[in-house]
Amino acid sequence: MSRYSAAAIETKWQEAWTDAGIFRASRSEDRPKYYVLEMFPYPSGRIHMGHVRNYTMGDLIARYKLATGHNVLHPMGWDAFGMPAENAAMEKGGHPREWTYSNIADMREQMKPLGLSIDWSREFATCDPEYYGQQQALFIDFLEKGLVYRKNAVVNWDPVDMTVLANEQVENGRGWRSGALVERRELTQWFFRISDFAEDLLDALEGLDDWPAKVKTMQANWIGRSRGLQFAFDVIDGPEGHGEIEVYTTRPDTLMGASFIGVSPDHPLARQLEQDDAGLAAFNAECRRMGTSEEELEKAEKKGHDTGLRVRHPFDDSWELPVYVANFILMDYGTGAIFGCPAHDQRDLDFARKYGLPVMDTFVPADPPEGFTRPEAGGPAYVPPKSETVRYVRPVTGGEMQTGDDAVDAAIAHCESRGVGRGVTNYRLRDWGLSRQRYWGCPIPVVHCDSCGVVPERKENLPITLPDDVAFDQPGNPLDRHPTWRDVPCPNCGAPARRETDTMDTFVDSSWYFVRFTAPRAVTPTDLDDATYWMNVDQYIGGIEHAILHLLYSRFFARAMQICGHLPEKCREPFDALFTQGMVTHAIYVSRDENDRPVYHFPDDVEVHESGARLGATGEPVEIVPSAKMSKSKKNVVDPVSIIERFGADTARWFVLSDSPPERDVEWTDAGAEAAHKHLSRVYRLVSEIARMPAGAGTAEADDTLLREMHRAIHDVTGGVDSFGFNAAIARLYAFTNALAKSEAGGDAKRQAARTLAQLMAPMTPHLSEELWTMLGGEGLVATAAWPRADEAMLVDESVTLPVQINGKRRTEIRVPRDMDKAEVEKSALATDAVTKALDGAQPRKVIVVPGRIVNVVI
RNA sequence: GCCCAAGUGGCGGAAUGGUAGACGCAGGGGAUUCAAAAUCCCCCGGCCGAAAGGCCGUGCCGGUUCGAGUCCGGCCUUGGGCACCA
Repeated sequence: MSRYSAAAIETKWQEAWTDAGIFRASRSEDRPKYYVLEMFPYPSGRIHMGHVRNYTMGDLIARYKLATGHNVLHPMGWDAFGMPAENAAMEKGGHPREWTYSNIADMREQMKPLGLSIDWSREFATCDPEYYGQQQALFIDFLEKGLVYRKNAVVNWDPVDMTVLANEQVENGRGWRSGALVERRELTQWFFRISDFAEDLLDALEGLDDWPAKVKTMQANWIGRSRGLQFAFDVIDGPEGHGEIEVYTTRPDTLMGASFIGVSPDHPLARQLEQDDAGLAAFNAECRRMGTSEEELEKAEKKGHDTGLRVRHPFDDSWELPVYVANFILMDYGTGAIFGCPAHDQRDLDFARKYGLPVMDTFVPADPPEGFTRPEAGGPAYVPPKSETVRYVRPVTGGEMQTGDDAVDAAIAHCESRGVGRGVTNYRLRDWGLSRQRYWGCPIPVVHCDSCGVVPERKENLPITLPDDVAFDQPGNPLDRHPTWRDVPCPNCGAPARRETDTMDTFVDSSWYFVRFTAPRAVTPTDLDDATYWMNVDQYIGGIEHAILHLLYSRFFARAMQICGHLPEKCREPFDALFTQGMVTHAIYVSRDENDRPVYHFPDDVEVHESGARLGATGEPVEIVPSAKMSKSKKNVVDPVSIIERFGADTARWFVLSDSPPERDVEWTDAGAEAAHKHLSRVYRLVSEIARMPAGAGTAEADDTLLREMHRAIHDVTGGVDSFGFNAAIARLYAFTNALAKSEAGGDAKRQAARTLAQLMAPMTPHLSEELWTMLGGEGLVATAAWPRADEAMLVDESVTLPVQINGKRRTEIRVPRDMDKAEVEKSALATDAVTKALDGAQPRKVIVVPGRIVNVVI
């Protein structure tokens, strides 16, 4: 008997699919279209298990949809701009372009053995001038529609390397290469007006029924709609132009507990005062040395500097409050100034206690719990849960009892009626800064002219391509140092002018690639007919780490492209369904060097025994650190290529689908991969035997049992695939295989069941399934065979087993006809020994019968 | 610090509010074999018990319910994101 050999069959079937052209997508009205897309990879040079998992899931969906009669689009491309290519050029020499394209070629070769059902004719990389030229055209259209503008913004500046740093390149406040303390520097940069769309981006989340709730929640919180009061404090003897300070608060009901005013170090008032106040200037300078990330800001110790200025409370002329510059106030949010109410905000309370400011409660719990200490009396800040009723002791309105949410509205109404400010809706979402001071990105297609100002390139001059002759031997953006590229005539007046040397954020590239796949060679950004036919993406699959930025930016782009006429009306939301997959993890093997620094080891170099793990070469013991995301730095990586060479693509595919729910992380283990391979070999053997069985029926009972099991398997596997329960679907296929192996059914029934097994496995193990299909005499390719349908009549049994509980604890069970009447079920449950014994002649207090499920007798 | 998740046997995990542990791995026992590999069969949460069976058990504390892994409140731990990593 021939053994299962993946090597012998996988290439053969990949060629058969290519020859049949079954993955080439073209518009057709005779079948419903289905666009399935996995988030495209960054071409690092090696595929990793996370890629295998992502593309296997997408491929499963694509193949399943093909079998269920859909016209499937399943493309692949490369998110090819970005920092690693420049880093490689700096470290190893060479050019980012060569590095990137050679990585793409390598990764394509590593991906092809997986047998993915991809239409490779649509492949492109975002660093192809054909792609980024169309992106430049989009930018010019956005500019025309006022969707993009320039303003000042801060960046991390490395004063030694004289270059802008990404947040990732800042380590503990220092530049990653130079080690110099990072400074903040203000530059004029381009911004997309995404905040103009805040309300729509928030409201439209509700319509995204097939998105994970957690992603929608994260986006909603990110957009951050809040209702609050914006009003001004009058400054006593304030400097010229600063007679008042405008603040925004979401808690106007705590206004009578205000104890200080805080302004951002970047607030115009702070900037003016620092001119004449060396202490403040030093404080502001220190604040500006902090990184630009919100995380760093929030984690930093809260500090303030008393400006000496005082403001009047809007409801009491004699009440004066001090004005502080505080390091935790963001200039980007609200008005860049707040009032602090220490009693009801822990951060404000810490600040007040640190600087000896008063603490005044505005409300207390209506029903204080035991041990409650008011903030005034030294307790922690009192922040009531939303549902809790509170009693106002210093109400804005004069009312006595109110609850949190209504109190805010009432306070706004009251303040408005007294002429103090107005209710406003604010969003946390900021405009999207897209300028990057780097080479390896899409050039921003504008020219700076001394007389005409900022002039967009003429579209006929696109693409503005990156120059080849650049060097990375010194830090900074080589475009800045490239006079023949930089110095160009003004497209408007022809006078000498300078090209913009900033390139675009790589998030721009990934915000519309999914549209480009519908017409990758179009001479305009999109082809409206193709976009109308293929969009939206029916199923998008990718990592949860993209839950906010990439997905939000893409949603913005769909709206902006629609405004510019590049997308039809229906594409306001580009992704109908979203699935976020978990990561692939692996244990980490680590030993210590003579300086007690960690040394990581590749799994291939380690032998794991029950007594512990040792290096294979030297026998040196190594520590096993619990599983974490596979990463090069920790060396806890398994190369998919070596796994495929050892076991075949189908084994790798089967394993990454089988062991964990797809949304959760999966730990790669050798044992798991071997088990997957063993199972596929068993299926191969089993089906080979069945294929040789003589035709004919077995006993009626055996045939019926097997066919019922087959229909249940069709039902469950189909349901599992539809609901992204891939691991459950695979567990079901194990059970079906076991049933098939044990069955005494005849050759006809067994062959029918085996053919169905091949079909149900085909989206997961496409090569093996083709082989089995052929063995069993199936016609054509299993990839294009119609998906089996479960016969409803075969799914239900005549009788069911019901557990019988007494007081919620299972005590016995009864076997009853499936459609038995509730009263009858109750009667038979009460007649069981366990129940009569427990009742001991008494009447049950209550009997709950859930038909087909359970009986609970309450005594 | 803030936002969002997850936590179930030795391990990965299953379970529309209804028999917790399906399916798989590891482990134990057996069959086959001259022997091994491969394969096949049985057992497999903990405690008590010869068994029948009983008690406990889904990160921790409380609550809702006839019934909670599942719902609610509060914690703990781990992971993802925090706007220039992709």
